[in-house]
Amino acid sequence: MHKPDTQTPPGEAVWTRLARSSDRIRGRIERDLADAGLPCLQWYDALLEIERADREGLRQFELQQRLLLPQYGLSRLLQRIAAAGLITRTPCPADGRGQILRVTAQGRQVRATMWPVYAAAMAAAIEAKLEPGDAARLAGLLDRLLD
Amino acid sequence: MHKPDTQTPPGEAVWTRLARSSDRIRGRIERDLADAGLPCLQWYDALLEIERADREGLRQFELQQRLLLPQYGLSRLLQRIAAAGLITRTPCPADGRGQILRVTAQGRQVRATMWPVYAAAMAAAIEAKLEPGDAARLAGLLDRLLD
DNA sequence: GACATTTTCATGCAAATGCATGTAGCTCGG
DNA sequence: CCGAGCTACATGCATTTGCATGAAAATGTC
Repeated sequence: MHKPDTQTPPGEAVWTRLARSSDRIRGRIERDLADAGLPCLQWYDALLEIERADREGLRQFELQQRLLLPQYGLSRLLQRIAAAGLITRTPCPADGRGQILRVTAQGRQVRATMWPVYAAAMAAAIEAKLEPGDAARLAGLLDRLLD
Repeated sequence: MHKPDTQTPPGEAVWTRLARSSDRIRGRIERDLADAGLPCLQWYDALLEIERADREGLRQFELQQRLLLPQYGLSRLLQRIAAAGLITRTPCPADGRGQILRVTAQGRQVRATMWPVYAAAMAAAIEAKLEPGDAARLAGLLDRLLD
């Protein structure tokens, strides 16, 4: 039998655990990446999305919607990633304001190197703690939070 | 019937949803607080812990363990909160290196004002999306992630 | 087609963060 | 009691973020 939590409202109980667990897991992943001399999670997410759209190329505003970053944040993030030689930003022929994002070979390489480190950290932080069925249940409940 | 996710490993499915949902909820809470002209979540958490320990007072290193912040981050956070007049930092008689943190009346007042905004944001972001039983299940699963 | 509005992206400046290091007080072995 | 090492906290400096605003191209309106 679980002792039901009669003190705090259910939203608070969920939020505190959600905040702590996501902070901890994120910290673990970032630390493992840094220890391996690799870029941070943000870079990975950006590289992945750009790589996925590599046939047509990706516009900055499209990436912004997928990454859930503020516009100025993404603008500067891409400046840094481009400065590191992992992506290119070429002017968009169909829209003079815009740019087309593409991964470079080096960018592909770096993302591929990051993946096993990232995956191992996730496995250690999550799969090691939950039965597979619980992981699926947890993912399902989180989906409801996301609408 | 749910279609089981055969593509991505369970850890990844959990992590992406965990990251997105906690970012969204945090964003919602921070926005509501900012719209109400109130300090951010970090300040709330610090004020709450200090207020809880107000009989004996709280040392900085104790607060650090509870808030899960880097030492220098907390040092400067407390400088700002103290500059705003919400806490005091008095030298610790038992340990010349240390300081004792206490809330001021204004600090108490500010935290009390923040609470209903914070609680409403949590309720809107979480309780509105989940049945009470699901919230309890979600909290339980997250507890396992936290060891 | 001219003009106001909106969209797309960049940037100046202040605030916050990360990292390394500094400083002062404590602790403990001898 | 003294010196090595540790603990508690602060800070200089570079990087990153937030916020407001700017600039240039596109879109809509009349």
